Amino acid sequence: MTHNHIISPRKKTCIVIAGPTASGKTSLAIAIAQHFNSSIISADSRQCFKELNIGVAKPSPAELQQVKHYFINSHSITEEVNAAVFEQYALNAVNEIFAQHDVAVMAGGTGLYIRAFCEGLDDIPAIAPAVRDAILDSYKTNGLSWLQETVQQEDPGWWASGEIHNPQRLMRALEVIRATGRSIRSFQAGKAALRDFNIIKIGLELTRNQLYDTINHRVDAMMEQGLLQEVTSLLPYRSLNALQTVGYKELFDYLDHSISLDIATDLLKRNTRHYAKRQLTWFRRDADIHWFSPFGQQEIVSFLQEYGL
RNA sequence: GGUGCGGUAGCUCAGUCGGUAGAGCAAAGGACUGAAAAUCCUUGUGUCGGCGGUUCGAUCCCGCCCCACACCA
Repeated sequence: MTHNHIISPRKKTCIVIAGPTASGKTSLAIAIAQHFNSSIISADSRQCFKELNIGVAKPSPAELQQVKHYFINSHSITEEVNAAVFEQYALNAVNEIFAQHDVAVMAGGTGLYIRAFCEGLDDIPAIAPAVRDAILDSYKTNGLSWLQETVQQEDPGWWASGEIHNPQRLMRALEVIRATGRSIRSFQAGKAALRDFNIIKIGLELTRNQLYDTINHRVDAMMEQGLLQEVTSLLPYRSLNALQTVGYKELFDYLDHSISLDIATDLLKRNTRHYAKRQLTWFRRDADIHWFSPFGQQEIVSFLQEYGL
């Protein structure tokens, strides 16, 4: 799964900054990008949407002006964005950066996107939207047991080893076999793609208490900045995938009057903590990541110097 | 002051016709290949308010005390 990137001074280098939400990725990325006079590719599945601002903790307009950011405000919530779209986008972006610079910076908390960029996704044909929509419809009307029975019947191989309680995985397995006639398993090579540039991964980690404190304060700040107004204006789009997002879901529930604003805010904090925990679980497994405290910027600088950067 | 209802896991509570107890949430750990800020999996010992009594045995019954809430004065 993971593989060693041999650092060669002749090659271009992408510095990848990973870590949970609210760990300080944005400011570190800007500092590093400015040092190398380069640009940043965001690896964040929600900050790419121009309609989402406060709730996704997007870099401020001032920050965006300091350094060019790719994949920020680059898409609309009505577009389909996924890991494959990101892989393509990000590869184009690094090449654009490398045309003028030796170093590029990537920063973000979406582990799957970072993996797609560093190691590539398996080559699975694009699925016609109609296939997916039909499956989604049937699942919504017939429920999980229908999904499970159908997958068991149509892709028994996947069923034997897949996450059979996970509707998203079940639907993906089903759409692939229906659209291609082959099990998704047969596409999964498990081999990392080779990139023609170096990758150095840096992870930012705080103690759990520090992280949770920072998250709680950040949510309060978002509310003060007018998150509720932002969410209210997005109400008509709430069913879009891009709006299945911490910070938006909870306030949609408040706007439905199903919960109070205080409870919605507490849920927002709690769900953000859950999210950060999942990010840590993902990144901890990546042996290529070199971990630092976000307060130890000097250590990161010397670390990068060891690579001759 | 009197009456009533409670005091069980960090929180909300269930339960034991007396054999030392269990759910949800929180928390922790994990998974993850075109929805990934999504989705899914695993993990539950706590003086069962305190002190005494009855009993082979009490968190459960009895007595007293403490605390919370409600109502009556």
